[in-house]
Amino acid sequence: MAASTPNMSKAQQQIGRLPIAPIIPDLLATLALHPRVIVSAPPGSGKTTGLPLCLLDAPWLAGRRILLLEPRRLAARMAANWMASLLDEPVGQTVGYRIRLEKKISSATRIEVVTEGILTRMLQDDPSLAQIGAVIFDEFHERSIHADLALALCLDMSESLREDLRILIMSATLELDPLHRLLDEAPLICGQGESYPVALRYLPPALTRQQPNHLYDFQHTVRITTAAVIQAFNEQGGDLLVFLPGIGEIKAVADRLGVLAQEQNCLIRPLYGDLSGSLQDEAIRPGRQRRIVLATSIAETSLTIEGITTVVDAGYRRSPRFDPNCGMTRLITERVSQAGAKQRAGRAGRLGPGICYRLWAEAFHQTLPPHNRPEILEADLCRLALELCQWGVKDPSELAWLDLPPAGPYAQAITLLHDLGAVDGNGSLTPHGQKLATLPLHPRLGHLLLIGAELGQLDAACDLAALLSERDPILPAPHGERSADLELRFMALAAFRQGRQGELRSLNGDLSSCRRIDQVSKRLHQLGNQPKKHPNASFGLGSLLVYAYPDRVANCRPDSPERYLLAGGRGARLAIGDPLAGLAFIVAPIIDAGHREGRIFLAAEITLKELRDLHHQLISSHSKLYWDERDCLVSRKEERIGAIVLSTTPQAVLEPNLMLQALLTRIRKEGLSILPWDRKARNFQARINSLRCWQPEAGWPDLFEATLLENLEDWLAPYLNNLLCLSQLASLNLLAILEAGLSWEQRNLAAQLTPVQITVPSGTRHPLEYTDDGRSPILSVRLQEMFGLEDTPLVCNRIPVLLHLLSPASRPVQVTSDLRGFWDTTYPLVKKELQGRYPRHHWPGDPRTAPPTARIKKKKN
DNA sequence: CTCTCCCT
Repeated sequence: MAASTPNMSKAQQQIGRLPIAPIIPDLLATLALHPRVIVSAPPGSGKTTGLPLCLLDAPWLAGRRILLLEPRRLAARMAANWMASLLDEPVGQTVGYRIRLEKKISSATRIEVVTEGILTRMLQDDPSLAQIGAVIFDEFHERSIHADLALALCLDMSESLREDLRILIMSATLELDPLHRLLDEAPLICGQGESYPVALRYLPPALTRQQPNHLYDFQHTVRITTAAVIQAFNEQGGDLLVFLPGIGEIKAVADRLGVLAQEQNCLIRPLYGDLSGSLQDEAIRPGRQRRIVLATSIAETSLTIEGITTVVDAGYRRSPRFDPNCGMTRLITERVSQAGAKQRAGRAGRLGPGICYRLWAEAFHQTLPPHNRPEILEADLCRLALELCQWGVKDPSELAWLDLPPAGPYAQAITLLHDLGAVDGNGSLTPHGQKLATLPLHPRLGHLLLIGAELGQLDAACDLAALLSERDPILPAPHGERSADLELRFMALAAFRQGRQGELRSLNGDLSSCRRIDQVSKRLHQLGNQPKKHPNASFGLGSLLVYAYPDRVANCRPDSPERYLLAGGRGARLAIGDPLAGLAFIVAPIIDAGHREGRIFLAAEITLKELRDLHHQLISSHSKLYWDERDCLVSRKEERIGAIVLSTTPQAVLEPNLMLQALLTRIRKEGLSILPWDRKARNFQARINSLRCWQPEAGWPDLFEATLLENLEDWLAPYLNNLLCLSQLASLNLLAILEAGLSWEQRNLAAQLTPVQITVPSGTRHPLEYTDDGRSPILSVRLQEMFGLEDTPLVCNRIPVLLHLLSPASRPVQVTSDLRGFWDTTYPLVKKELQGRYPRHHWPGDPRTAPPTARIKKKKN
């Protein structure tokens, strides 16, 4: 190693003792030839601190810096401190770090440890990374959305600008094949770790719970986990770490373990993210008493707990999933992955051999998903979409990904960016979008900051953006709910800033969260634009929030003070008894989408007056027509914010065109039978439709039901002017209306070709009944009236009518279209019967020449 | 019955 690096020999000795040491020569040789390399080594191998130091004197580095990416701030700071201490230097010399709000870097710095978001910003500012010779992705198996994005950008950039850039991916457990392909068959180097064996014991619950997709059962999980903890506590010595999906389960199990804790003099320590910093520290710190630490997945990767020899894994995790349909995220409870379970078990083997109790069957283990789903498949992609737009990418598939950002959430993200004015119709960033990209915030909150600054509300906007992007500074009461009211958070922040500790405590405020929010807010203040003067602008919190969350304006429902309707169309509710409940309007930026109804966690009041005065652009106003109970049209003017109706005012004057449209829509819905059809109109329709069948080329109009419904505007609408009620339809003369659709010539021709009536030999006129489908029209006539006629009468010059021949009492005798055939073959047969039944009538032997009659025969003289 | 991180 080069003499230019101070104290390298001492560092070299230390690194030589790490489990990762044997692969270092191989790694150096490989990196000299291949710019992209994958290193796989288990936790505890020393790769995070050992490898970057070994690369310092590589010739290809040519004086440039090494970037080491860490997924968490704490890990970044610790890695930098550890490497600096190996060099006997303070951090900030050869080794430095950069995380949000904190930077220890100097001109001498050669290794820069950064958190993942920082790399994205560096790339956006200098896409060639001119000062950087190597980028190392640590803990890449966690597949955070930031790491995936940063890798996609790095690969894109290195291909076009920097083929010499070394990209080193370090991973503990990962499906390496896809990564291998993504990196053009990059060489893979595997190293050993140093951890102790962990024995696995499977404690399967009842068989019915083994189905891969069974519904999650809170009480069942609490029951079996409690039992397993007691068993493990009695069977093993040392401290226990228990993995549960969430705070609810942790509290329930803690309650059930109370007796054990007293009898055995052991400590029950909950551990989850919302816990105050001091309580988290207390859970992590080993002591003289035996401990049972009840943790969420926070202990899987983020926190290491000393002294644990036994792990109990309930087998579930809770994780967020973005729903592009409602633009919100919901928490789901899902089975732990095989990789996650391995990680959890590994927590028992840090100091010596350990044991892990798994609450599922060994055979069932194979049905668990192999890995946690990458965050990019489940997260809100708004920020990622903004970065891609800034990178100049219109379609994510232009870049190379392990998992392409899913289309639904991506489209939702672009829509939101468009609504915020950050991208134009082409998907290019607007100047406003450019500014949003430079702010370390979700685009919604960046928008809030910029608008707030413009309105002279920079202070409030910074506090709001910081509050909404950091952990809630109000802690949940031990067994109670916490109010969703954002004002409480502002009160806690004010109490913190003014050093009023007692007030902060009485609000159940968390000191470390307040400190963090205050820092972030101050930083945002520097980034925000200079406030313009708006002397009269005094904004409520809610009013400011609406700029970032116009879709989360919510209106109290009449049935319950806790239930609200969101402008986006979904329902959401406050906790029972929340002081905000009952307010007519709130804005709710933090919501869990839930299943049927969402849950509101943070909200602020807004008044109708504020909505009208300051957010009139959200209010749409239009007339809407309704059918009243008498099926008459009434008009109301409606003001809305999305799904929320602000007001309805009855209107006396109806817009004729809207009335007509409403009427036509109603007729389409009900069908043509709602119109006053009579026999004449139906027969006319049938005649014209028959003509259309018989003379397809003659241009007869189409009066079939489906076509008429489709063309209501053309043939019916002119007769519907000023009609208000369905009952008024009865006054329509449908025959006249249909006839008007034919020319004078067509009408005459139709009358000639398809007569309405026909005169039979007896001299009587009988109606012809037509059908729609071109079958022969029906002529119902007494048999005797047809005497003297040889052939079937025709319509349309060639279509024989269908004769329904009747007895003198109008009973059916025969149906035929062939009168001649009837006279020849059937008449002689029926004649005998008719004579018997109707003896007073005349039944001639030769009906073709006999005179027709409708009367009974004369008495014999 | 609220997961966890992260942002010049």
